[in-house]
Amino acid sequence: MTKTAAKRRTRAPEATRDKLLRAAFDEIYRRGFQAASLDTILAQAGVTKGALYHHFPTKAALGIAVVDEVVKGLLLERWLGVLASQPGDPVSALQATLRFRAANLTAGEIELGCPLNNLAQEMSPLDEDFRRSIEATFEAWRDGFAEALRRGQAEGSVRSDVDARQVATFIVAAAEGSYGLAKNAQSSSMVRENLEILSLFLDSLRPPRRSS
Amino acid sequence: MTKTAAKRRTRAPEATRDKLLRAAFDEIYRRGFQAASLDTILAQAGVTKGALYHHFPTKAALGIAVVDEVVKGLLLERWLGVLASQPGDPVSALQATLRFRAANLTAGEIELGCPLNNLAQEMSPLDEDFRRSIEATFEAWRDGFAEALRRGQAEGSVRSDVDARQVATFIVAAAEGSYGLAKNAQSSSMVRENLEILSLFLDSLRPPRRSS
DNA sequence: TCACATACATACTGGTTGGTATGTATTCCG
DNA sequence: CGGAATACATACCAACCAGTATGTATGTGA
Repeated sequence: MTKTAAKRRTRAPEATRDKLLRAAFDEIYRRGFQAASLDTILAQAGVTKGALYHHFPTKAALGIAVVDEVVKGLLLERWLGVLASQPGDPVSALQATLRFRAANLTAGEIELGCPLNNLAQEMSPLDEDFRRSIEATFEAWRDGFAEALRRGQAEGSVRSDVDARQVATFIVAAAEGSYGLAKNAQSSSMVRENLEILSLFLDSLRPPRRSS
Repeated sequence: MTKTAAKRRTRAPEATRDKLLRAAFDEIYRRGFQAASLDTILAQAGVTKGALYHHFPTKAALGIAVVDEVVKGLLLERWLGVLASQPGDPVSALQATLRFRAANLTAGEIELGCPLNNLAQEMSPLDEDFRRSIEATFEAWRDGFAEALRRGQAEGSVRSDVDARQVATFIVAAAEGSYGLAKNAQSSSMVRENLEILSLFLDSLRPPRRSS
């Protein structure tokens, strides 16, 4: 119109999209989805509104992409990564995961909690697409735990009278609840103590004495 | 100014305040605190903005009053009410509480989760006053559980090698996590199954065989 | 090389928000 | 009984919000 463009560098749509996703994740993690400001995201990403709406049709679509392409990978790596690389019985592997999580708490985790749980609590009653996307991530998480437990049941290291999927769900719920409580209490020791008690619960999943 | 007042009924400041608190609780429960609209609250309460800002200096003050005067009582009644009226050993009393909660799930609890946890996850990193108010409620809840467990330790019905307060915190965390997961999954059976597993964990708090 | 789609950039808009300024009816107290 | 504090009611506002209209520079295939 009146003022002509000043800056135009390279044309890298994939990089622009990534910058948007990362900036959106940061802002949403800090303020929640609804309170997240697109202008703040744009400023941090260093792109303009035109770029945003070229890559994403709505703010909700951006948020869902953050869940699918940022949060999901982050969570599954954190909670299933150690599990996969750990040999031996799954109960010990799960306990190792809990220990690793407790030993590697970041400041952000204590202050801001779990990004997936934050979005779940805020958005699941408000937006069905959001809810489904979050649910898919939770299911992948629970599936990872459940599969490990079933493997243990097959090899006899996990008692067979428990429902692997239900127990997996409980572990995820206890972990999320622990991070949530600790976030409000601003206490990293609260996470550690809770994960330790959860680890004690995992011991009860081992077969009682001798089998058959 | 131009138009003079039309309606003015009785003057009941306490009732007006209560209507505001109730309407605010509903709106905040549904949309979260930040997304809660004062105009919506006003409309549902049937009062005007002048009344609101006469009773509360800011929106945040209204929200904190909702925590202190509505949510806190609701939660403590739900989770400590049965506990207090239940005689016998505290582990059984806690299990009875879990059963009662599982048997009396409301539609709102599944769709919207726990109002305290919602506010905790949304507001604790954003507003220190909010966080402190929520934390006081959580502490009262944990205190109720911890006191019951200590009583059990004193009378020998709860093993003495566990930290009552830490276990109480874990129970609250597991319960909140369960409600949170079930809210996203929109599944009441998920709450029930999780509370049942939590009940199994409570069994492990009983002393092993015979004591001293 | 040139039309055309892609990948942005800029400026603007209508709607909503929490909060305020101001006016007035009611109640209470001296 | 009268003034002052209380308890509202109404109108208004600046800030911010997601989204859009429009323009333009860049890459690409024919």
